Amino acid sequence: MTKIIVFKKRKDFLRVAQAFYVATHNMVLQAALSLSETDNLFVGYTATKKIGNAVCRNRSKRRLRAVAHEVLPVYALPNVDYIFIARNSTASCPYSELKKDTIYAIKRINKNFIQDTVETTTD
RNA sequence: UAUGGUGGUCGGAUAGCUGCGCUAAGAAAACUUAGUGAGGAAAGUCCGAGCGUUAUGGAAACGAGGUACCGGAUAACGUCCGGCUAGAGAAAUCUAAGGGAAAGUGCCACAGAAAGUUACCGCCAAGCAUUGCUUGGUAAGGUUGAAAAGGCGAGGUAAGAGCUCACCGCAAAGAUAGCAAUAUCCUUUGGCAAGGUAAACCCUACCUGACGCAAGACCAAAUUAGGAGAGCAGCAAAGCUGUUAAAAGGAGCGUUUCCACUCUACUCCAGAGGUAGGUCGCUUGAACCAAAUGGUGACAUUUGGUCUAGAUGAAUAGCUAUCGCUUGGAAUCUUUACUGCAAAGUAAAGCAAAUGACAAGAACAGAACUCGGCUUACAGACCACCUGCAAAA
RNA sequence: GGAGAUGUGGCAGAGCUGGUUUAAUGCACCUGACUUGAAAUCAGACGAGGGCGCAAGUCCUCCUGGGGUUCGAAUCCCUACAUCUCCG
Repeated sequence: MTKIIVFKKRKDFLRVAQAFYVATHNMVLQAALSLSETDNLFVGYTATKKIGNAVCRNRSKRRLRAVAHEVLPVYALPNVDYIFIARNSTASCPYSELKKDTIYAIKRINKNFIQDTVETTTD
């Protein structure tokens, strides 16, 4: 049984930011290969000061957390860490659109890891 | 009665699905069950306290900063309450950093004679001289400016002037009322003090040591090391060598001085140090609710009851449905006018009463050690009390 | 969370011991000269908004916003907003 664990250290966020990212209208997704060997999913959420005041930032993070909880068990690859970044419209857009964008972003970013693993095995 | 004013309350509700933090119980663990979980400003960080560190206490001076009508409330305050004065308003009511300018210094551009001991023009007198010049007197008149030596009338004078007088204004003293600021159809005196600026320096009175929970206390990986460490003398320094064992000294809140006191000073350790990380600090408190009593009131006292968030990449939610609220609104409906015998039709309005498909909207904003305030932001809804102008009845 | 600093034309940046006045200076922008043309150079002009005016011109407001002190505020005081820096 997989469990969602949230990143809390700045080091982890910097590591994932070095790898791939996909941007949509309502959110941005970053992902990188995981360092841990367990089955658990590692996830992080980021909302910068640019997008608004404290209420707006907290609300954005809560919505991203809700979307991730709904979407990740279905679409996420094992041994990949994901980081969700909030944009200006994350707190105000309709929930269905946010969910659609998230699914699109995950599918898109997963292609990188599939190709990556294929190349490494061929080498 | 519109409007207006003051004070206060609220800041959508219910259900379902999926989730989060903390506490308690159970469990080897995963986890399960139960309880509980954000505001009036949690905000800005503008003041005041608690609490902590600075080893400790006291005194004085200097420096720095703050407050400023009077009295009270309070742990304290720059807050609050009650009053005074001045201003705004028709009133309810609101606004005000509101001490001192005869302690001293500075500044007051341009203009103006003059911005603080000043005579340019004018007026008057005297002298010279011949229609001007010099000297003196004068603040009634003129010009400037934000600001120019109480106002007005009469007397008076060479011309004038509180020089004198009446009235008004002002200041001081007394009386009365009040704890006081202050007030007065009160009495007396002064002839009137020759501006403004203290959010310029300053004076007077009172207050404040500094830094802040990233304060601070404790545990303690990694790493480093067999040593750590003070003074004096010699050599240019590193370093080495020598010497000293108790005295002078050194340290102790912005500065200085004084008094007391403490620590250190050559001994100490088998570990030291205190980084990553963690624990505590952390929520029972000047707490909240209710009643009674005292007080005009802020508030105080007593009695009874309650336990009510503790996160740290930071929980307290995400979504859906229904209802409620606000705005717009097809249409119904109502009213009025016209046509018509009538049924009804057409047009306009929604001021009085009622329904409403559908659409849109729902503020400011998120505890971060804790309290008391202030300030600022805020869709909308409600309650209580007060005022009574214009207009209408 | 706490502590501090700064806001002036399009940009940078003086003025902050109050004294008329868009307000020094540099860059940019505009016009002219030089050049076949451009750059550089030289000379000149040059903030924005509003009112009046045919035009030339002239008047008012603006130094982050709002109040206050003062005869007078970019400057002094209060308050809000924005930007930036430091503290583990």
